[in-house]
Amino acid sequence: MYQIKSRIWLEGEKGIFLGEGRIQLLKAIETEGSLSKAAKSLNMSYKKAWNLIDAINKSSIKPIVTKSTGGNGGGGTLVTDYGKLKIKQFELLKKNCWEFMNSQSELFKD
Amino acid sequence: MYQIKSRIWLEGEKGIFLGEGRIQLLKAIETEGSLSKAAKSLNMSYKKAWNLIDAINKSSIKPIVTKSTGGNGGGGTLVTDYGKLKIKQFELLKKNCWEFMNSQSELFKD
DNA sequence: TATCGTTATATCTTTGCAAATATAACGGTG
DNA sequence: CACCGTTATATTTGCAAAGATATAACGATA
Repeated sequence: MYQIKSRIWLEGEKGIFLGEGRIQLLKAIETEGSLSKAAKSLNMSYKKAWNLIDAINKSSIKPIVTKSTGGNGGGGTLVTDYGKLKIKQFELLKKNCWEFMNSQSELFKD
Repeated sequence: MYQIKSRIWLEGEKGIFLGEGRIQLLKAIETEGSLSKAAKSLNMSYKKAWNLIDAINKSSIKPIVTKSTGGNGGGGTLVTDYGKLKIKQFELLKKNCWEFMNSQSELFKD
């Protein structure tokens, strides 16, 4: 009949912390090792990606990524252990939500 | 720590059917008896309200509202029994979701 | 110290959505 | 048949978010 859809995100005191788009970006950073490459792999402008990471860092209690500029290779961006933990937690939440929403669809059976 | 937030909506084959804003509008129509008054009570432009109702009707299987134009009082808009049922179902879903999200917040305790 | 690819930031342009405005059509009532 | 408040719809305006472009700063390495 009708399909239940949802979108989830986490908010801290200083605004939105993590959402689905930010998680996707963080995962791309994890595999690419740099913010610019991650943005490119997602067909996202570097500026937008930078803004997202900036917002994450400002709303997070601990650092989510470590950025280095200059040096051999130009630098890069790495996801911290804390960041990796948050990614795992968020994906587990998403999975649980998905299962919950499925269980709720019988509400609209008529 | 971080607060889990979510947004839920229902999709049919022809696009979005019901969301939180649309439910709010339908409830205002229920109490006001007209689309223009409902829009005014929500500080929403008539056009936006009309577009929402139009989208609801296009994506719904059965009529959600009945609209009459002209006549004494100018006409009005009424929510059908089917529409009232859907409102109830959606609000129950929302309540269940809220409880579920609360139960999930321990995922992020560290 | 020249090079390189990255992060960082400013500025301008575009574009898509929201809001505002205007006007027509409707039809029961007095 | 004039009036009224509603639904219905087109057009214009405004603005904020997104995108494009350009440029500076960084620092390990050779």
